[in-house]
Amino acid sequence: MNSRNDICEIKCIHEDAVAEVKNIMIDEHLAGQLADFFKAMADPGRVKILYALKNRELCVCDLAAITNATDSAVSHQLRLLRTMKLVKNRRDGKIMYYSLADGHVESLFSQGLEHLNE
Amino acid sequence: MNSRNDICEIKCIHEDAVAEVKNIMIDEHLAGQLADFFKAMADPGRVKILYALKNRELCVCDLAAITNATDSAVSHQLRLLRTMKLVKNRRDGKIMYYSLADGHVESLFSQGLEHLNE
DNA sequence: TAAACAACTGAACATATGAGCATATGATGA
DNA sequence: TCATCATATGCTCATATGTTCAGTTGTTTA
Repeated sequence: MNSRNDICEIKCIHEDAVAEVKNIMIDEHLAGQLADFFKAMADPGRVKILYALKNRELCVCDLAAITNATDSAVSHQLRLLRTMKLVKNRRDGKIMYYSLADGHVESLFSQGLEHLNE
Repeated sequence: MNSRNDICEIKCIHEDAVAEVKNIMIDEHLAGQLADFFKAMADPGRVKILYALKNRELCVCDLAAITNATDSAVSHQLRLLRTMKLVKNRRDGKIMYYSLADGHVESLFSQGLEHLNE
């Protein structure tokens, strides 16, 4: 009916605010990446794994014992954490040692815990 | 067969490490809360909502326009964010204005983005 | 008070996620 | 080289999650 392809502007109370914020909005793809990053820490099992690794390097089997989980479950979780580059691994013979990839987890955790105390 | 109820200790290479880390491990319940907190930011839609609110207070309808989502979808997401105390709301007539509940989201985001640039 | 509007809600549906199981890999030592 | 141990992986299933649709609530204004 209308030569322009913007469908409908009847709604949306604050067109100025919308325009302004749209201008400085986060990129669609980056938002997805950021979400995936938080998703990596959005599971009790993975939180426990990361928390344990804050202290020292540990192997799969140790992590399973510490977090009361199956070796398999821990291995699956570690794969995800590896993909998201939250942990790194090092092989020593049969044993695979995992540790935190960088310092971000620490600060993320303290931010999170701080938030919970409010 | 065995009077003690710890099933099996044949596995687990580093009993000392396990014991040590178990001692300082995060509480089970707290790990769940922390996971839930991160889960609140583990969705592209919610990331975009929070990112938009970093800049200024906005209403549901504005947020829908900015994030290219339905009013309903945004409303559902906002309920979750409200429950997790990441956003707060204020009513002005028919319109409900949302804003960030505290400064944690900002630092969380910068931590996350920093991690992605590596 | 009725219409219009902003926001919220519940149910239904499709998709994503995590755990378990069986099996595969990779490394060591007999 | 074979058996064993530490992990990793593929598949499957139950559950969780996010979106849509339809309808409701609460507020303003005609």
